[in-house]
Amino acid sequence: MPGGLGKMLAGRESDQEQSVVLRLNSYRRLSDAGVAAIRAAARERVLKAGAGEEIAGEGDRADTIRMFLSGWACRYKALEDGRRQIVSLILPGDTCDAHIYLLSTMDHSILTLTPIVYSELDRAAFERLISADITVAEAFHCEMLAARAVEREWAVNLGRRDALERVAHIICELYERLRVVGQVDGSSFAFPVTQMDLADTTGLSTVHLNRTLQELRAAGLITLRDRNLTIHDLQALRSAAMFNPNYLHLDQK
Amino acid sequence: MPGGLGKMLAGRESDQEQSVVLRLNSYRRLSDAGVAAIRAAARERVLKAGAGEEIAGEGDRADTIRMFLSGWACRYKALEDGRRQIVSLILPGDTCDAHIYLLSTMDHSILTLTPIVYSELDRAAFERLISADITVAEAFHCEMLAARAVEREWAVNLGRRDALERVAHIICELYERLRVVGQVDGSSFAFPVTQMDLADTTGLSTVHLNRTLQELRAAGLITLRDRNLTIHDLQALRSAAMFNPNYLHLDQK
DNA sequence: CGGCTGATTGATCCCGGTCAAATGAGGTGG
DNA sequence: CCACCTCATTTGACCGGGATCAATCAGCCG
Repeated sequence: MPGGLGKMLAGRESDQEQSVVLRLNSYRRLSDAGVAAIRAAARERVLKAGAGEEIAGEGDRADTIRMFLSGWACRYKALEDGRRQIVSLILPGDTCDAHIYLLSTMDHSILTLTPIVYSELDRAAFERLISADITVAEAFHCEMLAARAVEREWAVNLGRRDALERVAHIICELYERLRVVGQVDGSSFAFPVTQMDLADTTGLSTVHLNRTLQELRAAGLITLRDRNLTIHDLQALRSAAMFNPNYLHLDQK
Repeated sequence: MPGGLGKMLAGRESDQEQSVVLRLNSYRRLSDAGVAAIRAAARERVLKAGAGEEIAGEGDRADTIRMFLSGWACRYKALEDGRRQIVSLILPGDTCDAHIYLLSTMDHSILTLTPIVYSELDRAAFERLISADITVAEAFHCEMLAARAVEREWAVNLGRRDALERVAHIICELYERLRVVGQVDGSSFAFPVTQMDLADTTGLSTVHLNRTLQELRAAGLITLRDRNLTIHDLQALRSAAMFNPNYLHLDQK
C-alpha cells in the first residue's frame, strides 16, 4: 500500500469508495494524489439500483463509465430465442468499461443481481481522472487487461471444462477476486446469485447446475446455504477445477 | 478514409502495413500524420515465423506489442491434461495486446496457424506511437475494446449455441473481419485453419466438427475446399447462426 | 392462505464425445 | 517413379454427460 492509503482508510470503515481503491491499488501502487482523485471522482455522481435492474442495455449509447461500489451485477447477452449467457460478473470495486465512449453502442447488457451502489463518470470526468495521475491511468488499464483475461478464462471454462470443473473454477475465481476487496471472511463469502444466474454463467441448465452443486457439497468441498458460500477445502477445490490464479493478474505492483 | 489514405495506399499494393492501417482506420478515422506514424513504427522491427510456431507462451514476460501484417495466428490456453481452447483468432491487421507491458506475465499463449509476418514494438516504441497522434491512440483503444467484445461473443458461442450455430457464427465473424482488411474476394476467402484448430475454437471434438461442416455443406451454405471457404448464402448462414455483427464495432468513425 | 420465485428430484432423451479405422494428400528419400 | 510416412479429413459404432420435461418442495410476501 502507498504511504497514505492506510491513513486514508482509517476511520472510514463504511466508506463506499474503499473497494474501488483496493481493487485498483492491487493492480498498480496508487499515489496518494491518485487515491484522493479516485475518491473524489467516485463521490460525484453516486447512484443506487435494486436487484434485477438492467442499468444498461444492448444497443444503448455507450458513453458512461461506472465504478461499482457495492453489490453484484453481470454482463450478459441474450439470444433471440431466450437463451442467455452471462459473460462476466461485476463485483464491488470493479470499474466497467474504461474508455467505452470510443465505441458507439453497447453490444451487451448490464444487469444488477443484488441491490447495488455505483458511481457514474462521463467521458470528461473519466479523462480528467486518468490524466491527473499516471498511476491511476495505469491502474485502469491494468484492470481492463485483467478483466479481459478473466473473460478469456471463461471461454476456456465454457469450451473445455465439464460441469463440475466449471462450477468449481468459478467459485475459486470469485473467492480470489472478493478477497482482494475485503469481501471474504475466513473461507466464507456472500454469494448472492441464484442458481439460474449461475447456470447462465456456466453454460449449464439449472437442473444440471443444481446437481453439480450437490456433487460439490457431497464431496465436502463447499457449503452453499442462505446465499452464503463456504469453501471447506480450497486445495481440493482448486485441483478439481484445475484452477491457476495467474490469469487474474492480482498483486502486480 | 482520411484525405491522404487513398494516396498513401496508391501504388503500394504489396505493402505489408496496409492491413494494420485499414484495420485501425476502420475504428477511427486516422489523420495523415497518424497513418505515417503507424507505417513507420510497423517497419522498425519486422519478424517472420513459420506455421505452428509459438511466438509467446503462457508465463512469459509480457512486454511486447505485436502488429500482425499477414498470416493467421491464435491465442489459446491449454489445460494440464491436453485439452486446449483457442480463445481468439488473430487476423492480418490485428494488433495484439496494446498496453500489455503493464501486466507481468502472459496468461495464455500465441501460436501461428500459418506462416506470418508481424512487427514487434517495445513499450517505448508503442508509447511513442500513441502519444504522437490522438487518432492513433483512440484507434488502438477501440481495437482493444472491440477485441474484447469478440472474446465475449465467443463465450456466448461456447456457452449457449449448439454445434451448427457455433460454426456458422465463427464463419460469419471471420467473413466480416477479413472483409475490412481486404482479404475477402467476393464471397470467398482463404481459410487456412485445420479442422482440429476449428474444433478447439468452437469447443467441439474434431469428429463432430467435421460432421457439422458437412451439414453446412449439405445445406448449400458453404464450400470449404483446399483451405478456401466460399459462402453461398450469407443471409441463410447468418440466420442459422443468429449472427448480429454489432459486437464487431466495425465502421465506428 | 394463495401466489410467486427459487431449489430439488425423477425420468427420459439426444447431442456431441470417444474409440477405432479407413481414406486421401503431400512430402521425401531411395 | 515408387514406397513409405505423416498429417488431415472422413466414416462408423457406441456411449454418456447434460438437456429437457414435469413434479414437488420450501421460503417469502402481501
